[in-house]
Amino acid sequence: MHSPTELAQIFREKQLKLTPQRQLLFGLLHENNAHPSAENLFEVASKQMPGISLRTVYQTLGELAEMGELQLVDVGDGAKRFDPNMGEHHHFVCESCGSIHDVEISSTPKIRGEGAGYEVNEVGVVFHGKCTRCSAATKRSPGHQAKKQVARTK
Amino acid sequence: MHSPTELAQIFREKQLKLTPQRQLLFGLLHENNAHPSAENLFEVASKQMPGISLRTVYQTLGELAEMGELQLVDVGDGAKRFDPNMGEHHHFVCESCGSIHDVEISSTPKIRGEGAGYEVNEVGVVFHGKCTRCSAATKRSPGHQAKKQVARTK
DNA sequence: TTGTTAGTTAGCAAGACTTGCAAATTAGAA
DNA sequence: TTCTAATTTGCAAGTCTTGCTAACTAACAA
Ligand SMILES: [Mn+2]
Ligand SMILES: [Mn+2]
Ligand SMILES: [Zn+2]
Ligand SMILES: [Zn+2]
Repeated sequence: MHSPTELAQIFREKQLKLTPQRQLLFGLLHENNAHPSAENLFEVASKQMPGISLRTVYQTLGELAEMGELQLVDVGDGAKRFDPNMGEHHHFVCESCGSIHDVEISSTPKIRGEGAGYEVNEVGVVFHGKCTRCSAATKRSPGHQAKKQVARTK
Repeated sequence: MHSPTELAQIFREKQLKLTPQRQLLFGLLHENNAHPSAENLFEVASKQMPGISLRTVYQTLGELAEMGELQLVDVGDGAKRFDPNMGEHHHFVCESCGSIHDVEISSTPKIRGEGAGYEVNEVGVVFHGKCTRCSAATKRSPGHQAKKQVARTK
């Protein structure tokens, strides 16, 4: 999506230094479409850069969001999710395994009735249900519950 | 919505004692359509029942939710909201004043494309924007920002 | 290359919301 | 009135996130 040179450009324009931490996180995020939490990214980042701080992950992701390089997604599970997909889309959350998937809907829902005059700037749609894999697993063995993914493993 | 007798019935059926705390909270919630947080309700309840515990508010609201007497709403502002309106509806959040309004949309959004096969159990739609009052105020005095409502006043 | 400095990172404390726990209290039945 | 299981409280603790600041460093100029 962005070449190393472009990346440098992007940061320079905003008077942001091109630090190793930023480069790493920027890269990790853009190759991750699983809607990771800060903690998730911290774990991955730590492998390539032992010692990186969770605080820096929050800091950097916050900046990238302000720069319009990523979206914050809230699917109601406690932790904010970071999404490099800036296109207009919505989310499906599997209630069995917790996985989060991009989905498109036929058209952005419109408010009807009294509230129709509200000035709408953003529409968030979150579907909850079972992903294909879990749905199939449930039919196969109804009692079974797939282990749920959680943001923090500790 | 519920007469005192019905209320007693509802609780008895579930082997729940009809305590003063439960009666109060049940009543306060059903006359409150502002989507209060636990803290909000705690403040109101405290006036009529000084000494009531915030813990009890959480406890009771959780039970009522399990009983299907109210919905939990997450509009992404940190605190869970409690909603006595069990009808199918969605929410509009004013980004200026924080007020939350019920809205109806033309039809429940449907997933399109690859994800169309997901087993959907719940659809949450949250609109963010400016409520009628704030929208008008902004046009009147563009620089002005209405003071935002917050859950916790402390 | 070296010096300078504004911007950045790391670490830790603390804030916000919520839940776990156990002792004290009480509704409801006998 | 007595008894007991359910409930309420108060407080500690858990989870996610942000505030603060000392130590560090990328970027620029000399
Ligand atoms: Mn997405
Ligand atoms: Mn509502
Ligand atoms: Zn799943
Ligand atoms: Zn408003």
